[in-house]
Amino acid sequence: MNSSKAIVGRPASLCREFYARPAIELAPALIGTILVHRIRGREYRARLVETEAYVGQHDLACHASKGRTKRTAVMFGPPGFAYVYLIYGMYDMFNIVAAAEGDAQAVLVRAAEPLDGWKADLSGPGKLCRALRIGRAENGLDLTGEKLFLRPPGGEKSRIVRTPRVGVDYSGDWKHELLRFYDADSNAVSKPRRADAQPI
DNA sequence: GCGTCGATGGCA
DNA sequence: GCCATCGACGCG
Repeated sequence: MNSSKAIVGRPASLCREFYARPAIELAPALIGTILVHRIRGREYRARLVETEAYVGQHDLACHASKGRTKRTAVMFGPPGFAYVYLIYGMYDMFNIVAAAEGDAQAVLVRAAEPLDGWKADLSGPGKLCRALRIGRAENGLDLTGEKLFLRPPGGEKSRIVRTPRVGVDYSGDWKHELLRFYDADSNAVSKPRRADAQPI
C-alpha cells in the first residue's frame, strides 16, 4: 500500500492547475473524480459519471457566446470556480470553470453516483444539484477550497464514451459536436444514452 | 415503453 | 420569448 495517505493530513483535492486546461480535455478527466460538498455539518460525496464541455465564446451552445454578462462573468474568470445558474425557472446547473482567465470555457456536471451508502438519484444535472444542495448560492465558489471540491479518481479507470450534448438543438452545427462524456459502465448516466456513442 | 406537455423565473 | 430540465400523463 501507498504510505503517503498516512503521512499527508488529509486526502488530496484537485488543485487549480488541474482545471487550467481546455474544457474538452477537462470534461473527460473529471469522469471518475469524487465530488465532495460539506454543508450544514454533513458531507455529501458522489462519483462523477457524466459531463459536458462548453468550449468558449465561439461555441453557440455556450452561455459565453452571448458575451460577458452578470450571469456569465464567472466563466470569464480563472479556472476551478463553480458556475451555477438557474434554468427553466426551477433547476440549478453546476458547472466547473475551465481554461485560462478570460477564456470562457466550462464543464457541466450532468450525473454522478452517490457514495457512502447514500441513496440519491443524481442522474441528471437538475437532480444532482438538488440532492447535493448545490444552488446559486454556490455560484463563484472556489473549488480548491474546503467546502465544495473534487478528489482524484480512485480505483479502476473509467471506460469513457462521447456523444453530442443534450438540449442544445438551437446551437446550429454545434449541436453535432461530441462534447458530452460519460462512463459507459455506469447506470447513473442521465437519459439519453446512445447506441452510437464513440470511444474516447 | 414511448412522446408530449406544463411548471416556473431570470435573462437578453 | 427563450431556455445546458424534470416528471406527470396518455397512449393502447
